[in-house]
Amino acid sequence: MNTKKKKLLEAAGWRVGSTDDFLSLTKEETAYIDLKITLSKKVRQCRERENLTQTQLAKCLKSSQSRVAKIEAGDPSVSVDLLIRSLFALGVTKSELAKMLVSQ
Amino acid sequence: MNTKKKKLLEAAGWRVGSTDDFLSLTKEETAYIDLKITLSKKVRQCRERENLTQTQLAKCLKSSQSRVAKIEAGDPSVSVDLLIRSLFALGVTKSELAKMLVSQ
DNA sequence: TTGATATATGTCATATTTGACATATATTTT
DNA sequence: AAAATATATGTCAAATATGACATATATCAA
Repeated sequence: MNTKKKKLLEAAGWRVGSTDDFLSLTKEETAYIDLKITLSKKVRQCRERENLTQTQLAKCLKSSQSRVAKIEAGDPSVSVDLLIRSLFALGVTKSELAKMLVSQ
Repeated sequence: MNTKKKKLLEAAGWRVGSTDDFLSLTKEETAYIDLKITLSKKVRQCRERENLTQTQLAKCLKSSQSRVAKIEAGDPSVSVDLLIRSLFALGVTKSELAKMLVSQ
């Protein structure tokens, strides 16, 4: 829903930094986008920590390298489901996931 | 993916209680289902705390009463995306969400 | 530089998720 | 009890997410 706004937000520059009150997003929309950005960054962090290539992670996920690239780019076509399943595939636990949400 | 296993797990009785190591689910699958169950319970909790009916919450979400029922039932057709957006719609913050993941 | 390997981006057919509807069943109120 | 209200369940067309592919662009070693 409202992918246009998300696409705008995810345009260059808005991947980093905060996304507070922009383009008249509601609080929920902001929280949701913020969450996706947080999780996508964590996927990259975890993958690099494990010294895996995108292709290798894709294999674990039964997905493709291009989708992993999109996961890490916070692409609007990527669901929170896939982000979280990626983290679980990288060995992240529920409590570690919880910590990820609050760390910066 | 693998909705059959999920459906089985979500059959009567498995909504409550733990879901450890059952039906040869991988760790990731278990963690994912466990997360969904946790979140669905929290949606109901939060909605009731706010004294909203499913119909009222549905309106906030621009969804329908029947979908809210499914959200709270942990129905396999409900994504983590929708669960989390429901919580945000109920005013839950990112850090509160984090706490929800660890509280039992 | 060249070749090799890794990551990014665009597209698309298929799969999954969605709101909506009908309707069944609880639960509460009178 | 009946009526009113709330929740549950099944179905389905439309919307969205997905893996896969082609290919562009980095990054790095020789």
